[in-house]
Amino acid sequence: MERERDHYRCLVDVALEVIGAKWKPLIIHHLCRKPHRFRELERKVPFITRKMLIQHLRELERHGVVSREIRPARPVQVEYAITEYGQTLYPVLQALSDWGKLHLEKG
Amino acid sequence: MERERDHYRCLVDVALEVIGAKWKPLIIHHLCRKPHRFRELERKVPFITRKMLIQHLRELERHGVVSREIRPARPVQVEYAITEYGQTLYPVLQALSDWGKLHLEKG
DNA sequence: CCGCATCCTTACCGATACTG
DNA sequence: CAGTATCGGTAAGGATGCGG
Repeated sequence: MERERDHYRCLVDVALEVIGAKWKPLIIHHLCRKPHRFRELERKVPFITRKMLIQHLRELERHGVVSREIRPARPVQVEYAITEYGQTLYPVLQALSDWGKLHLEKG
Repeated sequence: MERERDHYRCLVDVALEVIGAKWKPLIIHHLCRKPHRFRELERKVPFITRKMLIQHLRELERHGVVSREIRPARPVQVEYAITEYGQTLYPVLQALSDWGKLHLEKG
């Protein structure tokens, strides 16, 4: 039980390493609703640069949260989707979102 | 309902602005257990610098999550405590911690 | 359509020294 | 004990241009 306590920071930080970047919550949110092609995502995440979108997608992929599928076509098509594992993040994002709302309403 | 969606990113980010700094989860965790004097906290958060501890405490105070009470004594004593409002953060941190654990165990 | 490479700015954080 | 002030490093993120 005290072991648990010692790791408290690590565990929260482990989660934040996965979702705690500027655009990751939004990306995950959209992918949770349905798979997206790159361009499609780019349009749904306003103001994100191409560089950051790619970078965040790569990291999410590396963490097992997002999958990337290349479809043979001309020009090339790439589809990103949330993985089954990635869906376990949804309640976490929901908790954060709910609290954010509470915080805003409180002023 | 679509309004809700539009604000999704903002709301998660609002929460992350409050807890998403290097040492804040640990600080909040300790304060949730009991009020601490400055020195006491400093000892319980290993490796944190005085500057960062103060800075984070000030921000948490500004967000209404932590209270600061100066007690007349020589030398001066200052006690930090979680506010009632701040306690609403606990489930959020718990969700993050749980997922962090899941993520580590998955490897 | 999808992605990589560079360069640059900025925010975050650490180190250190000093104060009532 | 509980701060403040300053300086500097590092890493995240943005701008822009090129390429398959």
